[in-house]
Amino acid sequence: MQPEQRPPSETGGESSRQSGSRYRREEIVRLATSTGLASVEELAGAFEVTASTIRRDLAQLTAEGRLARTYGGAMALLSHAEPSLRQRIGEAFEAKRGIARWAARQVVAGETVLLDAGSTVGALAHELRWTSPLTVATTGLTSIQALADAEDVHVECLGGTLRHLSQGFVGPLTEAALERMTFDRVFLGADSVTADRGICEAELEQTRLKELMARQAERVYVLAHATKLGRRPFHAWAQLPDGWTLVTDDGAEPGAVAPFHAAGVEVVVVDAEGHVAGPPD
Amino acid sequence: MQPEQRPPSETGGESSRQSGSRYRREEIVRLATSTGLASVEELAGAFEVTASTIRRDLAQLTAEGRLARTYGGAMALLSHAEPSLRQRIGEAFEAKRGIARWAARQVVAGETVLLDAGSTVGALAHELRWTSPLTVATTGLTSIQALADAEDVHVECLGGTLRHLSQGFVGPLTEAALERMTFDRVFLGADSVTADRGICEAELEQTRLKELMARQAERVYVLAHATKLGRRPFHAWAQLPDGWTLVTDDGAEPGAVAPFHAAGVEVVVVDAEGHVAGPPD
DNA sequence: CACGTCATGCGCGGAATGCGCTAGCCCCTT
DNA sequence: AAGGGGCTAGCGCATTCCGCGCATGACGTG
Repeated sequence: MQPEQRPPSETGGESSRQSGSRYRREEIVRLATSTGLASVEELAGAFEVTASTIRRDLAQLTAEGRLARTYGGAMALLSHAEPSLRQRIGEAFEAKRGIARWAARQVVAGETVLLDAGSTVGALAHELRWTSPLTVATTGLTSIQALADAEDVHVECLGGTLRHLSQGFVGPLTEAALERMTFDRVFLGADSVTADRGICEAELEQTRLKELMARQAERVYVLAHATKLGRRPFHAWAQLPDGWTLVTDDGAEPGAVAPFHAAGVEVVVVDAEGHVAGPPD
Repeated sequence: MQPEQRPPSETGGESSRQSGSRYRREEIVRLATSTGLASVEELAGAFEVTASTIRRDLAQLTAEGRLARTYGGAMALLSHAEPSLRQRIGEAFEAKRGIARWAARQVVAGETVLLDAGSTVGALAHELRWTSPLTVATTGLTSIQALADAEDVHVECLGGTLRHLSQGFVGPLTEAALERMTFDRVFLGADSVTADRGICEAELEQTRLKELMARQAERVYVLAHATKLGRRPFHAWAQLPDGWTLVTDDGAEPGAVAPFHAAGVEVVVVDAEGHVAGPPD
């Protein structure tokens, strides 16, 4: 069934496939950081795989923020990459920035806002650098880094146990700090969000925290780019109070947005510039 | 092209076309270094020129070694220096690393340690990446960043109000969190330290916090490189409990170290490698 | 006034990329 | 033990990006 003109390149059967790819990606990072620059062709030859495979590796490593993509290959981002840089390299950057820009415009100078962890909310923090006076409380390391040198913004870190994966804080310390504060607005991120059940996360600890965050604020926004809508990847859910607002990007299918409208959720669809793009409501 | 010493004259009125392109290239470098990454499309839109022109600019800037080319744009090749913080990391770097290495060797796997804010303690956090299992609680953003991707280290952030200057957390939230925990060791930084009065800082809020930190730990270390010893730049002081240890570098004058010996403080002088260098005690 | 220089815009060919599809292997379930 | 799900690798195609050459317009100079 397959064309047999397949090049007879003596690829041989690699004994273990999964660990092979994992090892290869580590090696790619190592090579790139030591030589500074590595080409796709070079890497394909060195590991005896096709260029497509290398490109997939580079795409993933780039999304993880461990490499920077160049035209014919990849380069190491020097030592400790700037948070803003890693952020921009990450996936769906345009959509996230658009969402962040719209969200930033909702914040009125003088307010106190609460920011969740996550890259989209981190982008919002970056936009809020120019809003002052402003008090920002957050459970996300990304947001703190974005505002670390914004002299005019008052930053409160809620503390807690650092989740390395999401770069956010959770746990009793976070909840105890939250219970002592209320906010004008809260901006929540999500691994996934549905109209009926709300926010879906990997751990119950995260969903409990998000529910608490939502309770402490007057207005609740969920920032989720298009691919986050309607999926059910995990089994921990955070129910949201009535009257919350979903902010997503114009890559969202109408069919993905409709259930939220039907459920009475205010939905805002924005383009990459942060302007409302969808049907007015 | 040959570089000429054309005065900046950035009066804004670029009536001449050459200075216009020159100005645009400078702006591209500035944008790229401040935001980390800039896309061709973005730049073309921002300057209202076509993508071709931007590509020509990027090609030249790349050839000059001022930018690095990426797939859809360009990135800064050196991480942009945060004026205040980078500088503090930069100065006396060797000494601080030596102090940090010695301090890291005092920590036993399985312990719970408390890290203060400050660049020296931040260097310690970096060294502790390889010590596990380990629980690290900290009031310093630098330490959190150093351990943000250290999967094997349990990180607790104490939270609080961010002081932009020192990149540390202070205030009621921090103190409330501290009161609920104790530690095997605490590593304190200092703007200055003297034998009689202890740690000197700019704000009473900081000294009160450091006193509290010292009370919560079995063993107290103060990490201060040579130029920090004996000065009295401010008027807020944190008194230290008996039995604390001063760790400094071999740039310290004997006369600067003597008062600490006389006051019964244990003094450790280390070289740039983190080995005890001074007179054995 | 004529000419050279420089920068910009536009179109083209070539290369690299991303995506969808298919096939093979591992592991878990039934 | 057989089957199915998940993951990975290879391949072809549409898209995007890049570099180059050419034409045009503006400025400075002789």
